[in-house]
Amino acid sequence: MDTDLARERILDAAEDLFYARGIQAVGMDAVRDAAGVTLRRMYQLFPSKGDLVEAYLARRDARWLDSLATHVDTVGPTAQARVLAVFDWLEDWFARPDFHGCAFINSFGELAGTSPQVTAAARHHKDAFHAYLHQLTTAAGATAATGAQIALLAEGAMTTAAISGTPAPARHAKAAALNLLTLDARPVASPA
Amino acid sequence: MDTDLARERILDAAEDLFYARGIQAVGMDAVRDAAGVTLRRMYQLFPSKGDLVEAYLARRDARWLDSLATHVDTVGPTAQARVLAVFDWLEDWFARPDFHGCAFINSFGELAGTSPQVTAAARHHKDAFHAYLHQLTTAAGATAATGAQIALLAEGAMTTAAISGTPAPARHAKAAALNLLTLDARPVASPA
DNA sequence: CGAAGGTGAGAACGGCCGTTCTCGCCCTGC
DNA sequence: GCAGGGCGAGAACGGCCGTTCTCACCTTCG
Repeated sequence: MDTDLARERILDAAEDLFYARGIQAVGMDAVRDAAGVTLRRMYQLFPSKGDLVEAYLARRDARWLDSLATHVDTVGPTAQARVLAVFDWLEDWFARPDFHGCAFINSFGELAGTSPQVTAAARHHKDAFHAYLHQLTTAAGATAATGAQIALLAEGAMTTAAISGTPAPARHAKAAALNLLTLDARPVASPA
Repeated sequence: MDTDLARERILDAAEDLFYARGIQAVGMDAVRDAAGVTLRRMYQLFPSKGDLVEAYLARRDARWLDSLATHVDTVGPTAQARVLAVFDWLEDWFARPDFHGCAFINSFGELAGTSPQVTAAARHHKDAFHAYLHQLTTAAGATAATGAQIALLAEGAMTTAAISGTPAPARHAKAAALNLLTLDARPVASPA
């Protein structure tokens, strides 16, 4: 089998399993079975489980942000609509049957106490996501503070959707984001 | 040693270790060493590690909410101030050197895929927290939707503070919560 | 005093997991 | 045709972990 193909099948299997069951709960044997490659091959491509975990997180980070940006681009150039589109995309994600929360929040919760690499991967992913949101909100005329607040709404929606098991938090977050954006563009009336 | 005292020492040790390093990363031997009791005694009081984990989460849930409510009560009866006090309390928590995120989000991320008990504990804790926030926000004249939005801000602040390692998200969340509350009480001016 | 049951300390057991090794096979290059 | 090196499949190894057992001791009650 081609090396690149093996690599991809291993990462596909690792992502499915790590995301669904947690990293520590999945043994290398389970990844091997799901990937259909030999253990020897896996250790040639990923010398340790930690390397596989890092590759899993790195690929998921890139794909997740790409998918989000692609969706945002489908709504056109209107800046406020682009911000709100983030929450529609989140709602679609939350409603998927295999949704299990944010992989980075999950692996941070599982391994931050023991793995600096996982901690760094989570931080990197969230930094990138927040930077992207900052860019979208700034384009919509919001302040940096509003951008940070909208990021908190998105993060809160992820954990609440995961734990509650419903996609509704995405809509609540979207409504709140709209309010915050509107406030920025159009301050409240002064007291009567 | 008294049974109640042993129970408490075991739970104290378990909480310190599980919260700091994650549940799966901490063996029963480590809890025994930290608690200063014998393994036999631990298994008399908690017949399995799963029982210990459940007891850890149950006690933390109760204490966490009690601590929050106690703080909120110190600010007096003004409804809006009581809502905002939640975020001050969160900021204090985030700034503590041993802060490591929300124990329930962490254990959910670590064990939701394999333990229905942990999933239920996380859901129960978040339901209780959101119900408390709903009560506070309703008292401040906000709609249920605004209450849910403020809950998302609090959740987002927890994960963002944990991963970024700074308490700043509490202040951003507080500012956003104030905006949302104000908006509820005093709608934006209609378009010119 | 003596039997009995509980306790402390730690060893032991069974199983799992990350990692490496063995062995037989195939495929390549002369 | 044949030596040799890489590959697939799975066994093996070392270590860890949850749980239970052993055994000597101590206490307690008749």
